Amino acid sequence: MPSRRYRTSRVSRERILEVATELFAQQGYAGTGVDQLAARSGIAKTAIYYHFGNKAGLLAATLERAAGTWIEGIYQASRQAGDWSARLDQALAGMRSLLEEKPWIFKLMQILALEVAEEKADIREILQSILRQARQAIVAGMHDALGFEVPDAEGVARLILGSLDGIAMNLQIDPEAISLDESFLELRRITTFAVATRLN
Amino acid sequence: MPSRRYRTSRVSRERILEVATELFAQQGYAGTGVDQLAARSGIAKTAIYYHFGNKAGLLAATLERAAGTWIEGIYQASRQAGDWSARLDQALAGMRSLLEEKPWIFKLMQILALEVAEEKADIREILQSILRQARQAIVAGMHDALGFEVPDAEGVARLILGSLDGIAMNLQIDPEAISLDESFLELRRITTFAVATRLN
DNA sequence: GTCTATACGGCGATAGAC
DNA sequence: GTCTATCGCCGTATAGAC
Repeated sequence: MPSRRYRTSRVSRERILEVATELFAQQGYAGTGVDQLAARSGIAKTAIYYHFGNKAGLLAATLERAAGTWIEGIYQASRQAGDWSARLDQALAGMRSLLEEKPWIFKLMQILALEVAEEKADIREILQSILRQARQAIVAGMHDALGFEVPDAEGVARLILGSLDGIAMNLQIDPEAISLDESFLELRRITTFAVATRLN
Repeated sequence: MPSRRYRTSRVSRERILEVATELFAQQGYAGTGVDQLAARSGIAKTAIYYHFGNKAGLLAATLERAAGTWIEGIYQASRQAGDWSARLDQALAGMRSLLEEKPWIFKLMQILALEVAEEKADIREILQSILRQARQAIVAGMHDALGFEVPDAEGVARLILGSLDGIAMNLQIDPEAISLDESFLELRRITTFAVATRLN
């Protein structure tokens, strides 16, 4: 039953999401006009609203698409060879390279959280879902790396993600004053400490 | 030489800042129009641009004013009675009540950082200045509470402020899933751990 | 169901007279 | 400093074509 009609729709959606990913990353959310997105993608502005409801909905869809790939990547990183210490290093390195290579993912998520999540419940749910998946990936990674269940592993995952938020924010305000080396070294110490605390 | 003109100007500035503080806190940044600010303060819209350059400049000035008072408050909290442990509790309690009672301060700072800091150097500098003062207050508080200098006390301060960012962000996305009790308990553990690490 | 054309109200910002 | 006018863009609604 996926008629030509349906295929066309999916293609248009994809096309818009591609362009949106590129332009949001380059120019930020506020700096990218819906008119511009329409012109670049060759799709009428109103069609964008038809597909995504509003500009924030488009941003949420963009992030949902982008998040899937990197969450999987971080999980895989923790399944490489080595003992738990090496795997922790690899997982953290994955997060760091994400922060360095695609800082816009964090930035756009934070903008979405701050600007629209409060009033639009559907968008808040998308954000919650992305973060839930990220936490689950971390929890699964910890389990794989250690070979047993850590009590309140969710709490550790929350701690890691919150720290990443803080690092991303500092990077935004004062990029020169921040050493990512030190920040991630500290994050590593804190993570092991948090795990140790939970194991008593 | 502070003529009547000058005094009037200062009064107008104050008046605008008062109204902006109230409305930004209530309705958020995007939700508050410059027209509305003008109407409420009884001052012409163009005068707002005359004083603050643009809307983001007004937000920055608002935050600068608000930040001064709470930074002082947190510093004072750490100088109360008790040993270092009690003082740490008090300082953290001060930050927590700030987060609970005036969440808009964090939110607006983060919005400013994410949306405009990148392109407007003057505003980025205001943000950096606020954060620098906050770090200094924490460093001074630590020194007062412990009675000696902690190596890389700045790093500990950065850690605390970054964690607050993370907590504020989580609160924004998933207020129900977050326990401030646990979050601040963890922040307390992490803080003492970070200090202990630096003392070897 | 998918998409286009058009038009509208609103807002941030600027220009110029006073 | 204010007032008026105006610009450009943005997000949105609607009507209708395919």
